[in-house]
Amino acid sequence: MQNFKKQFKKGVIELTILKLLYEKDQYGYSIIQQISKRSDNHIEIKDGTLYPILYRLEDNKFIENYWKTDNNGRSKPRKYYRITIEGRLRYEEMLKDYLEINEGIKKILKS
Amino acid sequence: MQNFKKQFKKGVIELTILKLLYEKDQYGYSIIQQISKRSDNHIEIKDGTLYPILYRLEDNKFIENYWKTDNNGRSKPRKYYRITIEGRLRYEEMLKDYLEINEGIKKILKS
DNA sequence: ACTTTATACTTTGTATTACAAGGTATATTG
DNA sequence: CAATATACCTTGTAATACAAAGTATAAAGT
Repeated sequence: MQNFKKQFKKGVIELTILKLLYEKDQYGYSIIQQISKRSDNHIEIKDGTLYPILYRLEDNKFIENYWKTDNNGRSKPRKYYRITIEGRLRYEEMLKDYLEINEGIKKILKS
Repeated sequence: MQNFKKQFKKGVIELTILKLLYEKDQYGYSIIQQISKRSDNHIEIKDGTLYPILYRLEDNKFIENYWKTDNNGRSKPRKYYRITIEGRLRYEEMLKDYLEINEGIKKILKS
């Protein structure tokens, strides 16, 4: 029981991560900030949560990484992620499922 | 990874169960059918999933049960569940969280 | 009358996964 | 120069939908 939000977030996090990478390549920490910002702080992901998900997505060939040094003074490279073709298909699939289930929930919730 | 739908359903199932019991007292099997029917079969719950959730909700004092024999010929009584005051409050709370997070996801998903 | 399917409830074991909590190291801000 | 934010990583834990098994009655089909 405990935390409903925590449970509810399961599953949808992957969807949002793939969506952000669908838009453009990004490094992990940036994804956390983007999700937080774009959801008006309604969805917050901890870094200890995000990185394992990224590794999982990578194992499944949905994303792949490369190190890149930005040309803005920062010397340390950041680990960027890029979505693959399989990842795009996976995203479309998940989006379809999400919309379907959400439609179902909506119908139940409205008296 | 495996099944996205399965993961996504976590959390929202409790919400839908409380919603149905908010409307009227019901026995377990009826809840399964209601959820399936009202969501146009987009959300299907297995009985092995529902009953443990009902027991959990009961442990948390959100619902309570009573055996009742319907007066329609069926001799065997069915185990009905009734939502408590605490359950109603819990439902309102969960609904608020659900709507908030859903709003956040929507914002992320629309380019 | 008999067989099959649906109803109704229960329990045990398993896989999944967000998070807490710890770590390391660099960059930025006051 | 101290404090905070950024950026990445790892281990252990709690929570939970489901599969798969069971029991028993009711309804539907032939």
